[in-house]
Amino acid sequence: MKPKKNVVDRVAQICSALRRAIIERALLPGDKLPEDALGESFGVSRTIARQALGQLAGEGLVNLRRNRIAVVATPTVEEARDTFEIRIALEAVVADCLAAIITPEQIAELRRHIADQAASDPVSPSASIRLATDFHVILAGMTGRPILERYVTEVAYRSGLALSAYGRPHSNECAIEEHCRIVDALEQGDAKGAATAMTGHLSAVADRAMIRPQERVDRDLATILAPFIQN
Amino acid sequence: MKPKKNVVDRVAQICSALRRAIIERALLPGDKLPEDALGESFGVSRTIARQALGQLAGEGLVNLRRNRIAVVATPTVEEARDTFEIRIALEAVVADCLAAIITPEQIAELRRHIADQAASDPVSPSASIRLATDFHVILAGMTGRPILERYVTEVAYRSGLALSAYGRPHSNECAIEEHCRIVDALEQGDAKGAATAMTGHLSAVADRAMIRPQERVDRDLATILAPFIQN
DNA sequence: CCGGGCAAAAGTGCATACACTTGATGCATA
DNA sequence: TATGCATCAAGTGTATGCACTTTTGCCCGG
Repeated sequence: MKPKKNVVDRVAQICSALRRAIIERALLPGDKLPEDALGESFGVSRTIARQALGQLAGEGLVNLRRNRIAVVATPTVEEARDTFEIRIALEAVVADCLAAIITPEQIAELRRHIADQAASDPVSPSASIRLATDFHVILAGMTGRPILERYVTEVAYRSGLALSAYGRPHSNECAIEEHCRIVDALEQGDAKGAATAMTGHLSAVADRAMIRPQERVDRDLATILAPFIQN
Repeated sequence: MKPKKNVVDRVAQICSALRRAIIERALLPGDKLPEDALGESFGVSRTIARQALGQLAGEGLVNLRRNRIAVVATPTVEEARDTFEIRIALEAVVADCLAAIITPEQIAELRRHIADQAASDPVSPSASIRLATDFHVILAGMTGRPILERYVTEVAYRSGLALSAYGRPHSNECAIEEHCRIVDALEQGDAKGAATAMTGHLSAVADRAMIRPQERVDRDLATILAPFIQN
């Protein structure tokens, strides 16, 4: 039995690599994503790379323009704000829903996750950014609501991209402190408090951001992507 | 200048044709969508058809399984419920947001739209189903919030599919009555009332549905699709 | 009449080829 | 030196071909 991968696997793999690269800010808004370079990096043909780009475009992480090289999307400020407002609405639902059903084991898992994040290297924030995003994805997953999880995940990644475009570097301590408060409220079964903590947290993240655009450097795609390619 | 269409145009065209066919219940959950038949119907190669299917799969309207013919998705009851709950949360945001900013012209446009829907043929409900969905999409568009519009649209189509799988035939009068109440509240600038009317309406739609599965007949894809192909 | 298995048909998975578009380069000219 | 234009390289847009998988349908033994 050779575990030959199917399209959705291969495409999905490329997508998640690119998503990670984007929220970790290895790929910045405006970075070019030529199909053949992508295909070469991942060992597939343009066909597959193209499908991945199409999917990411659907998620708002990539911009496609006819006959032009695909680029990492540069959300407008309106889009960035909108993304956060939607995220707040959706994650309030998550918090509210979870307060009623979360188990002690799940609470423990969340605390462990926060601890991991607290332990992550503060000088290279990519890991802590990823873990901070994962925290929200994990929460959404714990609701057991598949569609909710999907949209929260998507909008979380979009937020990450917006922060990459407009955010200041990333404040790990705040995120950790605020994540703790969310978990505390969930542990109490306090739906209202959890929702408030969540919306407060996300508003704070949005407010901390939307400040200054980032400066750009020339960077090599293959080098950027290398650590994201699954072996 | 020949207006040669680009991928996103061609793919998008196929996608919207299929989306419409799905919410109008011309295509039912489980219906097969072979790439070549699709390509032939739309006059494109499998490559393009495949991209469209990939995109629709991302939107949850189509299921892809390796080496298998793509099919119109059959949401589980959990997914259907979840979809409606998310839709309620998002459209409550729409109502709340619109109450503050909607113009008299927009109110008039909405009333005109409702009148169109009221005038639609009651024996063949496809038009009224489409118009009912459009009503929500138009509302979302009036917020001027691009991402919100996008997600509301997507989730509205998903709801339509869920109703196709689990709903009873479709009650036009209820929808019209309830849409009117939403517009009334918006006209008053009553954000709370509009949000309540909206959530009430959507809950009612969800409740009217989720009753019985539909029986199936053998149908021919090309025939179904013909009226959806843009000339 | 009913499985069971095998071969053909139908369909997908993916790479590649080729036409077309765009952007860059360099050269000629003012 | 600056500007315009021609040419070419790089990249996308799409169809097609081939390998592989699933399904279909037929035939045969029971």
